[in-house]
Amino acid sequence: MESITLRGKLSDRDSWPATRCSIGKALDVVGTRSAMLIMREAYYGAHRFEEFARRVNITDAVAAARLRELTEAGLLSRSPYQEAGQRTRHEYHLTTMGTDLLPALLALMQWGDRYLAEQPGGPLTLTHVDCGEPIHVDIRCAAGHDVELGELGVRANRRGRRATSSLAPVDLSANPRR
Amino acid sequence: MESITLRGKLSDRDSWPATRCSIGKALDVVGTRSAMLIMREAYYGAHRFEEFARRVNITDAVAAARLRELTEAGLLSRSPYQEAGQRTRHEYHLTTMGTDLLPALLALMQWGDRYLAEQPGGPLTLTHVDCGEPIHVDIRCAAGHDVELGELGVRANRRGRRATSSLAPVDLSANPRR
DNA sequence: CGCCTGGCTTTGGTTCTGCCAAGTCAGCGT
DNA sequence: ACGCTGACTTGGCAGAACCAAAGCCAGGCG
Repeated sequence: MESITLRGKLSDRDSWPATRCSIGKALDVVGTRSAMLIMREAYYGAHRFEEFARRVNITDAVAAARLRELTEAGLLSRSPYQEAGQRTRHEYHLTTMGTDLLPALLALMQWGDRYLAEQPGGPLTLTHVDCGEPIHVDIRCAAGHDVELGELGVRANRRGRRATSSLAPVDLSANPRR
Repeated sequence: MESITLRGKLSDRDSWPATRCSIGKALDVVGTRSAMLIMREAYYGAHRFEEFARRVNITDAVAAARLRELTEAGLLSRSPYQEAGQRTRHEYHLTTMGTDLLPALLALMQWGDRYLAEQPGGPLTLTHVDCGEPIHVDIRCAAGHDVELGELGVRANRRGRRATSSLAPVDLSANPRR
């Protein structure tokens, strides 16, 4: 009827509890709205406490809490700086761990642009700075093939052995909405 | 010092409030943990109420609420089915809107696999079913170039006119963590 | 008809996330 | 010495998200 279904050894979905799932773990770290939006502002170049609080439109208390958590989790680093005639303060910079989360936010933005935006394409277009063309997130395999959403397989890495399965392609044409 | 900063006309970040931001809008729809995890199970082939509730490990009440919301938002469709000797029930299937969110979850999973998993590579590996190679999420432009995280530009689509800017590449080698 | 089952809904309570307002604290400028 | 400012912290509270347990209801089966 629609898109993707598990097949093969892993089709007994109940045999592999999702407690170790990386999606769940990622959500433990950046699962709140304010954490995601603070990361967004970090990509847009925010560094200082006041910038984050104002641009994300959250209170000092929330900004302080999220910045501390994100720093502890390793997505941001905190380093002192001093402007002329000002006392020492701290600024927050993306670590590589934080930078590597960017594709997730871009994928979310791409999806929002497509389905939720007032204007087609969304309010902002990200481009490849070398050639000016708009960018998009997509999926490829290590061999370099483009992977359609219906061509995904799964392999479980149980400690030691391995089980393989597939996300079988099914009819993507039907059931566009209702 | 680290990775990415806004440059150009948009560097005055305060001039374009983020209220229309597609990331924010996407989070309004799938911003809760349970919504994300229900989508995960939908990709793994769950269709029925009880499957979602059990596999996501949430209560009936939450499952019912999220399934209703996701259906209303258009990510899932609800259709009747009947098994032999059973009464009519409803099952939930991914719409194309729901399917198109998959890259966002994959990006989150890829990040979690890299930074948060107990075992390297995470508990699950997704593969290209045609060739068996592991898949990854990445960014390309419409011209087909691979786009590194430091090569991103931004263009604001204000209603009518356009302003352009760039996310300037800066030294990704420094500041890996602290 | 009356029981049982699965899909929901309701009720009541806890935790999390956020707001607002007030307080602290370091250090620069006067 | 004093005040001011920016970066937090603290306290009190509303609302969302969740859980556990109980109730409800349609309909197939005895």
